[in-house]
Amino acid sequence: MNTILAKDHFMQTYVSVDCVVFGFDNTQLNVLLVERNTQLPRLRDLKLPGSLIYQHENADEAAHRVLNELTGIKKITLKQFKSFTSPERTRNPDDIGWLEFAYSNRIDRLITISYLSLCKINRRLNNVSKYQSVEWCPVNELPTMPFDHNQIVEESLEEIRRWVEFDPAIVFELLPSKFTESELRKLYEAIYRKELDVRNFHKRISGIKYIVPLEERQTKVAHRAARLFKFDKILYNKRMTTIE
Amino acid sequence: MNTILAKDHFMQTYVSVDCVVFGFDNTQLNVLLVERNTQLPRLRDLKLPGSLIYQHENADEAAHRVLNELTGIKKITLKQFKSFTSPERTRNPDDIGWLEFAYSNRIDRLITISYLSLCKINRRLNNVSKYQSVEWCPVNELPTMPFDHNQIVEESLEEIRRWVEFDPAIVFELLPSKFTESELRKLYEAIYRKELDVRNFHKRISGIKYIVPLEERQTKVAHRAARLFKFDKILYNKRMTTIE
DNA sequence: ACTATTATTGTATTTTTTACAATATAATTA
DNA sequence: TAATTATATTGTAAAAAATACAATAATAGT
Repeated sequence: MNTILAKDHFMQTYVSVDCVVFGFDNTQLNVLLVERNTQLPRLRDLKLPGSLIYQHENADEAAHRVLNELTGIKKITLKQFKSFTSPERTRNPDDIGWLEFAYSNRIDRLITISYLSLCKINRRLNNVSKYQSVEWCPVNELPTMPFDHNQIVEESLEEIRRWVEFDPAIVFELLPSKFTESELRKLYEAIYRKELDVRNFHKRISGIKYIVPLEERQTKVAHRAARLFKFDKILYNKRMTTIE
Repeated sequence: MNTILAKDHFMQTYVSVDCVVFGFDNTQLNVLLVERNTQLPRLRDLKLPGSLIYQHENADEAAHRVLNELTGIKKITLKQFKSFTSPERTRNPDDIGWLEFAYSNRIDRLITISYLSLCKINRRLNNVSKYQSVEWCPVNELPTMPFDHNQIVEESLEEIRRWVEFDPAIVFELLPSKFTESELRKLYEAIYRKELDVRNFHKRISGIKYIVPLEERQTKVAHRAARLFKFDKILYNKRMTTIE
């Protein structure tokens, strides 16, 4: 093999991580975006939170670090999703220019490893670097973003749907700790883009032990106040152990 | 951001692809391994087929290229699975030495993007480079492999099970074009490591339109010859279009 | 002809999913 | 305070899917 492959065909490349963090605003899914630092005059220049990875860290660590640096989020579950490796993804001169500005290095090729997360949308965000803002953007109203970030979000959405089918409990990461049944139902409807029958949904939910009804109810609503529920992580983890 | 991150914290790295190709020998799942070229005397030194990626290609292209170079396989469906990025994965001096031998370059850090594929086990294999052999190895009898290749296979197996749940039709890539019902059942049993009821399995299979019974039967078997079936890709693709 | 081995198939039961709409309650309004 | 508005809450019947369970059929080899 070493005889047929000349070494200069291979390449070293920079490797980044990009985080796709989803939130739910009771109507639709949102993605967490940061404003890109740039000297060029622009109205808005939003992108996924991301960064090159350091020498000493693996990609998981880099993803947590960058999310903390750019949004203040510390404790969060991030799951590796997919690598985006096309040489074409760093063809836009604006993007090349921004990379050189941000990292003080000419970067011609950059592959990125994307990470996914589900997050409560009212989570406190402290952007550490004062020049950048952080904001939620509805997935149906995303701006055109640099690199292939639009494509990354698109594929991430499909992946989220697969996750939910495989492990329905992950949706609670998108809800406040106390939520109503209709909030939960609307979340499912947003993920699947499909209306669900209220009664059948109730039947299904009420059979799930780890979705616990509380004595509390909504306040300050102009109609009958709905009961609040919580997701019980301990019951959820016990769920499988009785079968064996 | 550029002010708090010194550029020399970042790194360039080599990036490889590694292919985990599964086959089914009517009893258990197998993985396609290649013999590593090495000057050191060893009895056997098997690893996943993999290679550094070229400057001009993306990871998908690299995966197809390397599989073709090392096994002669050309047309195959490869799906990106996961990146393995730990700095620890290139800590073994033997592995570093082999990388230098194979690529004529000192490589201290190497991340790899793994690809998965399902393949008919009787597929013709032509290893292009004459010094390396290619062989199927049962997943339960894997040798200790370089880098983190054992871990990659382990995680790949779990991923395959998720695939099959999501899209049961992919299992036909592991079977010959004509197969018996019991071959199909044994494949499911191998994937799930669980016995399945013969009658219920038949009931389920006979309800699936794209699994087509043929008039042909087994030959040269010392017992009642079983009917052969085929997977009809066209019927499979039509499967969803009638609902709408 | 007999044996060994695997193929083939049905029924009753249980569980899950689906379709469908009337009543209850909190806040607001007249 | 009675009426209105908006959403919450809940049951039943039918259909579909999953499960448990074992006797008979066919072929190759002796």
